[in-house]
Amino acid sequence: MIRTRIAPSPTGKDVHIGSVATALMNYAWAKKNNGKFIIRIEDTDQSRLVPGGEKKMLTTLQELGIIADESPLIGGPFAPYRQSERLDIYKKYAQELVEKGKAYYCTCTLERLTEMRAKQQAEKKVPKYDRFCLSRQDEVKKQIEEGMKYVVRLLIPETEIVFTDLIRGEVRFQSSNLDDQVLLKSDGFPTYHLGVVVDDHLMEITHVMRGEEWLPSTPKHIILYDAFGWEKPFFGHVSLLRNPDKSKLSKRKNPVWASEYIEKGIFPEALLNYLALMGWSHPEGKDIFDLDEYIRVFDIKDVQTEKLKSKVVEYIGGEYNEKVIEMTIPLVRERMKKLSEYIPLTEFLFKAPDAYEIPLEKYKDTLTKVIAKLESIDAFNSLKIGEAMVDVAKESGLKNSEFFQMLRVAITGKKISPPLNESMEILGKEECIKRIKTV
RNA sequence: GUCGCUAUAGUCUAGAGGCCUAGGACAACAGAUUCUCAUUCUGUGAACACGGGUUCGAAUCCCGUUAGCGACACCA
Repeated sequence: MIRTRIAPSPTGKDVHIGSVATALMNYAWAKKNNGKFIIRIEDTDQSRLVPGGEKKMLTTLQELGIIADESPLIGGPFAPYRQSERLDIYKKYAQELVEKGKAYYCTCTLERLTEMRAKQQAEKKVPKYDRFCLSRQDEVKKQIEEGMKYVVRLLIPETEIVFTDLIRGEVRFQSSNLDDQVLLKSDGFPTYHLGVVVDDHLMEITHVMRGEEWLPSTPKHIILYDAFGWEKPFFGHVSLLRNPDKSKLSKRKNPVWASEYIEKGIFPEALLNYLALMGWSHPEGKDIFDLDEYIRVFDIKDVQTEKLKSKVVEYIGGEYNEKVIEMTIPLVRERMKKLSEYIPLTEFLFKAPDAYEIPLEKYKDTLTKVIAKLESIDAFNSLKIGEAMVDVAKESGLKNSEFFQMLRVAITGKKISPPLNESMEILGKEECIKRIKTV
């Protein structure tokens, strides 16, 4: 059984758009294989918690159509799905590691650590814990019994770590470059590294697909799996979303929260479609497809490395108007790329123009003829209006393009609008005449 | 600084040694259609970062350079 997951931290006001992208991929892979998709909340950093962030992130994901099989909201066989509620578990496993000699206690103060690192940096060495406490474990244990704050550190063995990344292929790391990572913090919370490994194992996760920022810490995770004697999941690291200039996606340059895109009028379907295309391409080269189709054709092997550097603000676009939404006003459907454009495009239907994009003074006579003609129309529909207006255009001696532009501005105020005849039909005879008279 | 990942047009990408004088989509541009814009149709320009190898043959494999990104916390 394939089991995938996303493990976001509620450290922002909503889901990060990048998390949506990896969530989508994990979701698709699970669904494609009749597996399960899990959402686990990694809220182990008490200081960075944003109130309401978790709830918002969960509901946004749901609104987007990425539905978890197990999550803090709906529970599941491996509950709880919130790390802050699993503290005893991590503590137990950290202790187990210490007993096995794979980890050790450390009572070094933050001051000592920063001092140590500063010194190492000055000497141009890799900043690493100097294992001061490792050689004095008895003493450390005594300090702990006396109530001193402590952390548990992973004892990094001397090896080469080799693993095959689902997306990048074989990756090698020398453990000599790795720090004796803190596993259990002095506040009793686990660090990310202990938390993910323990939970992914306990929750029987088979495929860990996450952002590439985790690639450098994967060797630590592998060492942890080995220390516990656990079977490792498959790892896959996808590239990060970037700004158009390839810089890191930042709040300054782009919206980073998923709901901001929805609020801007992007259809959820379009957002997912767009995100799916980041770093992956449809085997048939298609650009427009829905979630079901994505799930059907998705394959990890088609995910590309380092290809997610796209601009995030413009989208797959107009196709969705026709495919996704039944617009109330068919006139504007093809003219809209985003839902938010609906109002500007149709505003004139509800409100007479208060300004004209081109001066209309010289057309007064022609407009008078238009009024007369409009009044004579019995069935006020677009077809009749069109015919009548072409007549007026001829009589007035104006070119069609000039005449219709003039009339369009008189009615809508704008040079660009939905089809004029249909718009006039919707407005009705009286309103049209009224608008022309007030020019 | 150290370690790691990556490098095809303006953008997103196809490409797993010969099928590539590199394909598609979006954007751009030109033309046709249209009462405006849009739509639709037709066409055009546009890329394998650089330098070395390996090979009969390299966008594809190897090495180096350059560039971008990531990671080096009791953050995730």
